[in-house]
Amino acid sequence: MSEARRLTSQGLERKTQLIDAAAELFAERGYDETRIVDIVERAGVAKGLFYWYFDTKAALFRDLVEENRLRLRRAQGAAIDPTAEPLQRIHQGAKASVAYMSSHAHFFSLIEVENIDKQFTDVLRQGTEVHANDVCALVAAGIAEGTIRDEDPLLLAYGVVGAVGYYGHFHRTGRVAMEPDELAAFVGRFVVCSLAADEEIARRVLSS
Amino acid sequence: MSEARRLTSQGLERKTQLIDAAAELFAERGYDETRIVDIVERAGVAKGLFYWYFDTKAALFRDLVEENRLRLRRAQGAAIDPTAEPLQRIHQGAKASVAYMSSHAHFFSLIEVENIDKQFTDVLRQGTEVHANDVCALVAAGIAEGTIRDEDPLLLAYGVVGAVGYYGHFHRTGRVAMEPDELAAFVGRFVVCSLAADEEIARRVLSS
Amino acid sequence: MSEARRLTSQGLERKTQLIDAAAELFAERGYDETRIVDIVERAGVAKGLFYWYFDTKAALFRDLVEENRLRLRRAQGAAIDPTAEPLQRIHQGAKASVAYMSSHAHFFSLIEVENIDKQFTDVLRQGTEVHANDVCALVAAGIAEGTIRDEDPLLLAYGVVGAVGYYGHFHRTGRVAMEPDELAAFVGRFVVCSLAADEEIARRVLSS
Amino acid sequence: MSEARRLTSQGLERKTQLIDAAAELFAERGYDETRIVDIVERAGVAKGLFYWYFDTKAALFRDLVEENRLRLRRAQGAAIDPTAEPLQRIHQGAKASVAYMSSHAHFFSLIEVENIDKQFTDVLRQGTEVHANDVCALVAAGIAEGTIRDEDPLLLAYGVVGAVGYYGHFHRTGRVAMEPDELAAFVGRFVVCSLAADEEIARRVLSS
DNA sequence: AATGAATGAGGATTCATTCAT
DNA sequence: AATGAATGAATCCTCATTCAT
Repeated sequence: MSEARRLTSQGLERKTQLIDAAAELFAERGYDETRIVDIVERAGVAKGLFYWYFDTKAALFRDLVEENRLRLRRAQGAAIDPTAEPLQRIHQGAKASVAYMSSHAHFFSLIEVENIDKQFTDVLRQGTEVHANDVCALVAAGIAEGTIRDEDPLLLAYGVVGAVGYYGHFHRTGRVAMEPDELAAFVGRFVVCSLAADEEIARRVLSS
Repeated sequence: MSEARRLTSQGLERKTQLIDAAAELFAERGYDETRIVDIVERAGVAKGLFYWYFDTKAALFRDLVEENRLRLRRAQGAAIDPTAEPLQRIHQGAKASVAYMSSHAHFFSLIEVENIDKQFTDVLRQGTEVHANDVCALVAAGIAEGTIRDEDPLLLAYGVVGAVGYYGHFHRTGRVAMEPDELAAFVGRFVVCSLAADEEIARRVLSS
Repeated sequence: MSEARRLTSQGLERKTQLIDAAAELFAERGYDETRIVDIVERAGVAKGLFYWYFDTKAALFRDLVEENRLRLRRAQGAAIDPTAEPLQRIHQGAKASVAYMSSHAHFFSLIEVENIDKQFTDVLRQGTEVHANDVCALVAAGIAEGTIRDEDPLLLAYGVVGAVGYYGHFHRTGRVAMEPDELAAFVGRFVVCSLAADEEIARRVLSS
Repeated sequence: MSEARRLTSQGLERKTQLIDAAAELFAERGYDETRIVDIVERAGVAKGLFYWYFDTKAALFRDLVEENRLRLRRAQGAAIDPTAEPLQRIHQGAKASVAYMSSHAHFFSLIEVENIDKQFTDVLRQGTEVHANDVCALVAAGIAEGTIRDEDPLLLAYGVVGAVGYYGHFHRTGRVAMEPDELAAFVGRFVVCSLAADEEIARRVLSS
């Protein structure tokens, strides 16, 4: 499927089937440990069909990553109140991120690892960058109005992105056993405390 | 080399040569992308010799991991003042960790990825666990004496471990361009702020 | 299309489209390197359609070969003056062959390779055989009347067929850069010189 | 075997074994129809070993071609009397070539086809070019001294190369059933007749 | 200790051909 | 007639590991 192929509705369904099967398997055993045969077997189709829909295994993986990135960002956007103050919005975004990641654990357990394979460094980092930049803008605004500690905004932004990421990871790997909502709330608090310029502000944001 | 082998001094040198070559390559291209041939080639010896010194590629990797874990922990221990208060000690440990990781970047770029391969989950997680438990004890003590926010101590400990790890990662991957010391100081502040029960305490710890 | 199919005029057009596309591609990249997909793509139709018009890729190739053989032979026949003496007719035939091959280079670049594939040895050789036999009869006649050197007639005939083929090849592959007509004339001379019983005869035939 | 590998005598033997097996198979069924498995099977070694000695199947083929080219040229050189006149030397070379090709039929049946595969066009043509240039120089000399017909020397040279090649081909494919020596003599005569400036010269060269 | 050689179980990908609609 | 989808056999190549010297 080098060039964009026109797919019939049946074809689209099949493609989705394959993507889903692959996503599951990647999550279960990792990218390298998943063979094309495994994917098509799970999807219940012949090996050759894989190549009707995808150029290579790597291409499918990239598809998968980009698709999910988009969804995460949408989820974040939807959770943020554009009229709220910066720290508040970061808080909302962090909670939404954790929640989303928890409910798509199978995917993020795969993605979280930026270094999974050198050949994917680009796609994988890109997602982190976008997220960090989004947060960075808010951090800068917060610093400007005095609600966020006066440090390098990008540096703080990475702290947020990192916290969301690693708490997600510890949760997925069963080392932090709690409900997604509870975890999301905790991470929200964690993030706010690490950024807030003073107790007052932190308390205000967290109690709103 | 199934059983522990007594090595002559020359033999030990050879072994070290191989370990070093492997460490470099693993860091450069990752575990999977590093072939045994690459390792022996870089070490300048014949392929067969690898198996005189190591059982398998995986065994070498485990060796490498454990060895470095130990060193990191030693560096942390050395940096911590046993008479200081808990939050202070966490602060010292975090700074030392970041500093150590920065100066051993090539190794940690490999290690940071807990999911690099299912077969290594155990060794890789173990290091995190040890670190988290160390921190957890301090957090619990801090909570008990009121200097650390009253949350699940293990959860907070993971926050510290995560921050140290992620900032190390962002630094290694060139997205946070600053001197190791500077970064270490920043992460120290980040960690303290996210844990401190109130501003007062944070300020005190950071100014000491 | 196992059995001969009655084709509507539109169908015939489609079929021709496919044949043409195939001929081009075979010439450009060779038989093996041409995929069915390439053919239908160039013809602008769907893959499945190929098999409505042809049984297999090999069948199309055979069709193509036989069709063009026939045309070459017709061209040769048309160029030969039946009343002329044998060597003269060989001369005319050789010139016509070279000229025809030059103007159908794309096709002959494919055909010339008798060993292109074991499965086609039969069709491919057959053309050579027919040509060789045609020439052989003339050579025999020439020998009988003393205008052609007294050697095994078939052997000499192969010399003619070979020369025509090889010069065509060198011309197609750009190593003999000259106009088709000029080349044809040269090959005509070459052939006559290699067959003629003596200078006298050669001069006579070539000056006629 | 990307870089030149140091081979033990045993290794060299193995490599030769593989080359020989490949040469046989290529000749029997052609390049494409010969699988790596077939080669190693015939050599009686494991599949992986092939790649210890060769980078790819194509690389082995190129090796094979170049090696044999060299040998053919050596055989030609050895047969030519450097003090003889040009046409005489062409005559000697042509006979030697046909003889050599006959006794290495298995190889030349493979090689003769310049277009066997687009990827080999370069190596394959190169051999023809070298041969053609060798002959061309002699033809030019012959023209200069008036013993060879006054035509484009390169064009005539291709005629010689072509004749040697296609008579070899017809012989290999069983369409010209005669002893190699006999064939060589015939082709020698054919070539001389097609080049000689006049009967006199042809007769002189052929009777010497 | 050290080397070059040998093994063989994979795994990705290609492509002619067939099928359902 | 025409299309997109589906099949699966076939083949190259990789690489950890083992072996004989």
